[in-house]
Amino acid sequence: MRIATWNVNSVRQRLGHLVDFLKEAQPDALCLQEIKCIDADFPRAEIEAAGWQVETHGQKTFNGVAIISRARLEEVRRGLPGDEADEQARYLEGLLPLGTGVIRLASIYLPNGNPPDTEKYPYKLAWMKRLTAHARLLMAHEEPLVLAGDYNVIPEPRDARDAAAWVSDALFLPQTRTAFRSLLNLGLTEALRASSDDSGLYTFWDYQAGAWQRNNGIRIDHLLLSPQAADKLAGVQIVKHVRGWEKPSDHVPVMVELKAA
DNA sequence: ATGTCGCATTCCATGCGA
Repeated sequence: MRIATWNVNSVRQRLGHLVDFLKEAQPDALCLQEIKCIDADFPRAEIEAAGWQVETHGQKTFNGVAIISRARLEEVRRGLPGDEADEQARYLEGLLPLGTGVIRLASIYLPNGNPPDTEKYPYKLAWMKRLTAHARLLMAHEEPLVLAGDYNVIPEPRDARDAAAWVSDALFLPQTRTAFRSLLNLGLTEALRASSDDSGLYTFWDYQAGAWQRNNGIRIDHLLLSPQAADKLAGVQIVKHVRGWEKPSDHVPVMVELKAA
């Protein structure tokens, strides 16, 4: 089974690329972030025509997440628990069939948090705390679980081409990295780091300042696996060439292969 | 070299978020 995540930076602007990626990569499930539209405006018919099903948790203008899957998603949860007043659409979860069992999958768009001296940064940290609390409950099920998305976290210096440029940024501040480790310390495995210790592996290149041409990237899109999912991990890839397409998202897809058995 | 996008409204120019 192939599971991918991709921040598309507007699903309506990226529909052509999205269909091309689905046909090329043939994922069983694809978590999307920053769809930037309400549910009714999601280009559902085009995705269904290509042979996939769609669940959305959208919002006007900003944020918005979705899960595209071959099989119908069950037990769908929209929104991250822990704050009824939070209206930002950043979390969508559901259950997928996997061989004779199931796999629980979440599409996550973690808050950016910049600038750090505003209310945006405490919101990010609080959101990470809520995510960790919810992940702890999910881990107790002792089932295959994949938490996939744009975490807006650069875990380590090797995950940035120029780490020094990020030291005061919400994506790389010590509190951010500590909160991300707390999540991992529940017993989650970061899929890419289970497969490679290499530096120079990025998932995002800014539109500005020729970042792509200079390979000035960062790695902020992650797939976190429960032990039962990590047992099945057969491969992981960053689908980098997508960043070279015309009018691309600033993020590229990341995809894992899980053994069915 | 903060050099780009996408969205929405104040609507063909500007502010916001990233």
